Amino acid sequence: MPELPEVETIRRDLAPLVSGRTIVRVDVDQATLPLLAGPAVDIEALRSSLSGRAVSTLDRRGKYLLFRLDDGRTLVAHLRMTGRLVWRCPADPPEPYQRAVLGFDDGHELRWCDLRKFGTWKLVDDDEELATKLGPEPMEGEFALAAFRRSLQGRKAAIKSVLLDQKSVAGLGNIYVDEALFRARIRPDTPAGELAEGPIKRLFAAVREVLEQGIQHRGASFRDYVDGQGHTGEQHMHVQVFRRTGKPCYVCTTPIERIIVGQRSTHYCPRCQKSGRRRRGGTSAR
DNA sequence: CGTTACCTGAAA
DNA sequence: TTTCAGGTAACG
Repeated sequence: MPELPEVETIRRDLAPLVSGRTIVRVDVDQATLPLLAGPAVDIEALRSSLSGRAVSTLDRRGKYLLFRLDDGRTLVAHLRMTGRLVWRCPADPPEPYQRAVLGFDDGHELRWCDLRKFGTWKLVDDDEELATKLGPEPMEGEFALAAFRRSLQGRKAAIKSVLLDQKSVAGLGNIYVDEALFRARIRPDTPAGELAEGPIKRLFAAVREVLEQGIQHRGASFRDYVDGQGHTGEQHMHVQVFRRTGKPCYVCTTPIERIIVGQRSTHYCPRCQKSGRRRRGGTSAR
């Protein structure tokens, strides 16, 4: 569920709360543990790794949250489709689908909730593995037009699929890819390698713009997403195309269409969004 | 590269 | 009853 703006909102909420605090309790639902931490990890191993550890900082890489521990290791957490992380007092009523709890030395607890149990925790010694499977951070200086252009070059796959690939850009998901392609006026099913320079430049800018807007609105709460305090975001009220099938385009009033691209539900305006291909071939004029 | 699986529920 | 869901990993 959460994409970069949602994960970043959670990170900003939780960072000041967990930084410098020590983990004093680790509870994980028995049935959830093997799915969460992998079949090889038992609760005692997890407890001995986390209990007594202080969290130095809370970072983010793509859609991953990184709890930096005082022993140099990192707890890498991914919320996948339905994960939530909320900061509570022990006396607060239990969250729906609460699967794990980290208790801190100030008496608060961080509650991990996950309806579908797709979320993951992994303890690592360094960020090497993440570095190999993730592309550039789109909100940082390392995200450069030249590298972005190169990542599209020669690829036959639909531009939407290439943007969803975390090796192209880290942190984009189904919502923000559809929104970025609308903003760049590009049809989602255009082969990535056929995009002309103009559309590539527009898309490069649009990726940052839609993510920035998502962060400003504290994430999109279409279904399960809530921030670190359990509150919904606002971005779902500001989307241009995502899940607006049949509703009028805000630019041209043409009904938004829904198609399947790379097995994913895809929303676009058939009038505003063109193929954006290089030179001839029924494109920019259409 | 596309397809399938992981899990649970809400909506059509 | 069937389909769909904001993600990824493991397949062929």
